[in-house]
Amino acid sequence: MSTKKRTYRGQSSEARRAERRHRLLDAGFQMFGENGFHATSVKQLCQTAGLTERYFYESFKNREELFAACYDHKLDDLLQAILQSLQPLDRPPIELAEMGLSCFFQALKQDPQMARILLIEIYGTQYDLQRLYQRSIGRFSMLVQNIALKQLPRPSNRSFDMELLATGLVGVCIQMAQRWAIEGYQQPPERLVMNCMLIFGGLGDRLAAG
Amino acid sequence: MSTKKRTYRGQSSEARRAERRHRLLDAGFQMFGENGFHATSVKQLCQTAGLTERYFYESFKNREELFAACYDHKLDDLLQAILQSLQPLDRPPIELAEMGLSCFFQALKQDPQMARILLIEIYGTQYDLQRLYQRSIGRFSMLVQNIALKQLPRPSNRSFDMELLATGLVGVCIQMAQRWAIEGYQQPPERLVMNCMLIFGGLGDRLAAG
DNA sequence: TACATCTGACAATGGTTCATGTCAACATAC
DNA sequence: GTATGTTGACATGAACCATTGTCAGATGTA
Repeated sequence: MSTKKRTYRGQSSEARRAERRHRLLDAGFQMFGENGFHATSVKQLCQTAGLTERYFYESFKNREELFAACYDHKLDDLLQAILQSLQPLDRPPIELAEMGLSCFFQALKQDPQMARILLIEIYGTQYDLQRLYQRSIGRFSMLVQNIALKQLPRPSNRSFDMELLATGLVGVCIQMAQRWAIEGYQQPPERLVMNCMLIFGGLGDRLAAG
Repeated sequence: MSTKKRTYRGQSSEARRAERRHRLLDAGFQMFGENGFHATSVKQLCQTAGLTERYFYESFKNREELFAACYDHKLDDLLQAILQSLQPLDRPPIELAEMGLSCFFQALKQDPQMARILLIEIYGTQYDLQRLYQRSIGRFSMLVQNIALKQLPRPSNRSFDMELLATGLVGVCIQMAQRWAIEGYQQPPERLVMNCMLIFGGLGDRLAAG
């Protein structure tokens, strides 16, 4: 029971453990991103990671937990990339929106595994839908609200629902991105950005008009 | 081997077979729509249908095929309801769009099982993505193109992509509907319609302008 | 070197599901 | 009534998977 820790291959116990976890995450990106969640078993993940099943359960309770970790990583990556693309932040909202959208589509194209995990596979897990929603759409929706819709005059008509509108705009991006991914990223990202902006801008005009 | 067919309980062989298939479909609507695809086994489906597993494989190759049949049924129902709501067809597009959207959201609220199957569970099946796309988003996208975007002047700028824009508008509806369903249909449908129309109308203005 | 810890390969267990098969009881036609 | 098609209950077996356990050998420590 007195499992003392010690270095092994020049690494501390924590470092070894962290590296195993990292390798499992990488295996998750690869397998989930290429074959999908349901086509990937724990055994396959371990084989890809070069580990035994025993070490899988050292870091994750089950397959879904690993997927959730992969999902969160990729979502953070994407959101951070978008945020960084929004420099300088004091530009007009219309330009910020275009910059953010451009980053969004290019990031998905550059990392198709991420695209599949974020856009498609997430729907396949049995994970609680509330959490899914909060994790992804909600965060994007907040981003859209803060950047694209914030600086508009508060509309008089109280039926306008900024959260709902932001959700709708996120839906535009996701739906276009899904279609784009399914068709193999054939169109240039600028084309997607341009057509997104048509919808974003149209809504902006409407809101500005009252 | 000479399996002759004959009436049984006053029904022909085909009628009995069709009824069994129908009961399995109903069981699918219920189980898939309430518990989800992955939480539903063939055995459970058969129990709900009041049939034995043997008869499951009489009508469907596997669980996914039954799900696909359920999905197609519900999708047809929804599209047909929307089409019927668009009478008379010679109204201005803006009104047609509103009528169609209103029908869309109300239909989802009235049949939450359908909503779950069409909006959520479909992503959980391992079904080929191309087919999924063609089955649902593509058909809705065509509808949007034909009704809402058709009568607008052909825009001069050739970067405008009507298919892409229609896909984006479908994304608005789906994303809003998903959120609405997850939150338990709390908001009145009119509110969703109104905010959808804000986006639809804004795009319409943009296209008309240029 | 001697000993404790760590690792990887693999076995074992227990569970689930799909898909097919068996067979006695039932309904119908003749 | 009898033969035959039909049905439902249940059995069967194969396959797969998650999860835990075992153990010999590798690696570090003293």
